[in-house]
Amino acid sequence: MTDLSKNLSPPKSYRPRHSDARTRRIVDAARTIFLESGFDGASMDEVALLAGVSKRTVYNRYVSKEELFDQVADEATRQLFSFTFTADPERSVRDELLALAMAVLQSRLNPDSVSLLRNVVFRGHRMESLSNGHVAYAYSPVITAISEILEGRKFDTSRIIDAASMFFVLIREPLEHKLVYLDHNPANLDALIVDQAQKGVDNFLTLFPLES
Amino acid sequence: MTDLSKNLSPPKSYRPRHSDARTRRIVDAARTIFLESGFDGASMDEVALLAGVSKRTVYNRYVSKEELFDQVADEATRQLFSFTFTADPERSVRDELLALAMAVLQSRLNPDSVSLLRNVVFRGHRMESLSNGHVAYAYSPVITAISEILEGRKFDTSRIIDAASMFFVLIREPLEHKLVYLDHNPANLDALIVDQAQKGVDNFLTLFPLES
DNA sequence: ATTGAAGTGCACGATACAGTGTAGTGGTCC
DNA sequence: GGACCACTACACTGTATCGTGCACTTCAAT
Repeated sequence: MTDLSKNLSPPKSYRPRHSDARTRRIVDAARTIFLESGFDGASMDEVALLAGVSKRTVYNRYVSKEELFDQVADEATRQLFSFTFTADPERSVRDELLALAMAVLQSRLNPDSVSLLRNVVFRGHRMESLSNGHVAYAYSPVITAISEILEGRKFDTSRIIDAASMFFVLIREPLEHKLVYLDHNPANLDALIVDQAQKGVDNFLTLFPLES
Repeated sequence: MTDLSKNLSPPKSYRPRHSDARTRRIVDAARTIFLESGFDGASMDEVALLAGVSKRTVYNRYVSKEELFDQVADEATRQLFSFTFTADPERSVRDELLALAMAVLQSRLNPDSVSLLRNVVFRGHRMESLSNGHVAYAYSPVITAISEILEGRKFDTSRIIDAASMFFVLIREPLEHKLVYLDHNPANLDALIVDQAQKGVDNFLTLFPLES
């Protein structure tokens, strides 16, 4: 690294070398187009056009299409799959699990997230950052959250990992399978999510019975 | 349609207009390349080269890349996802379900099938034949087979569809999730399949208890 | 006002690839 | 031997698209 600015320059107030607003528009446009058309189907001219920016400007921020895709995928993974869940010891286990399931499904099964999932599936084995990001921002946080709920309820610790990953499966499937594979694009997605969350939690509690 | 041959020609024994062997080589080569690189990543020159055939010959059989892909996808879906399962009333329910689970997983989770799954996921919503084929040759047969097993065992008929689709989920996940999303390409795939099948059946029998 | 970097517009090089046209070859049936 | 047809080899058209080069403009800081 030849970071001259740190050693030589006095701490002048530099004006930002690149407009943040423009970068934002570029990444947003790229997300729209990548999620719509996939990596191969997207064109950089299209991205620049939608961003309202010259193609040169795009290439001044991102060295290549791949790098732009990486940036988009990373950011989209964090945002789309993120959910907020705060444990509440007052609630019953069932209500806790249900709240978590709803939070997870609402973030994961909206149309943009499903598009992202498709891209992860298709490019994941050729673009390591994709699958890594998926694990880090989509998979692990859910497993962690479930584990926390279970730990508070005198659950056999040796089975927590198994139970958590089973919970993840049960709340997603079979609805996610339908959305990802068949693109049913149902009008009543919200209702389907509620239904899936409830059934998933019911099934989970049958497989891993616990009181309270 | 100007189908003159039907009206004018006597039923001579026509020699086949195209060599079947060549067609086979073309489709086989196309399958290899499509499954390896996806639709966009594959090139027709590459296909012709691998098939040991001139590109013109490819285009004499298939009008377009899309049509060739359709043919490949259809055939691959039938072959890769096909499994044989014959009910045996002598066996316990558990053994029946286990045999079915093993048959399904062995056909569905080998590397070629997983590649095909990725293509179905990625192109399914833009290529109707893909998702239709997936339902017809991968999804429905499994549901049918499970239903048959359950029907023979005084199972509450109103719950059969739910139970069957749950069985499908439980025997696949979470192993399929790992293979499709993360491409772990594990060395011991066979062992993982056995394990997954057993756990899946156990879970299913816990959710839907039935004797014998 | 001057300066310098960010940004634009646009042409351009390079490449890849779908799909076609065609002259010629070789095998098969009559 | 002639007609026919699948097949090949290969040049070629057309187009899409990544990425670059460059002259020119805009605009904020000094």
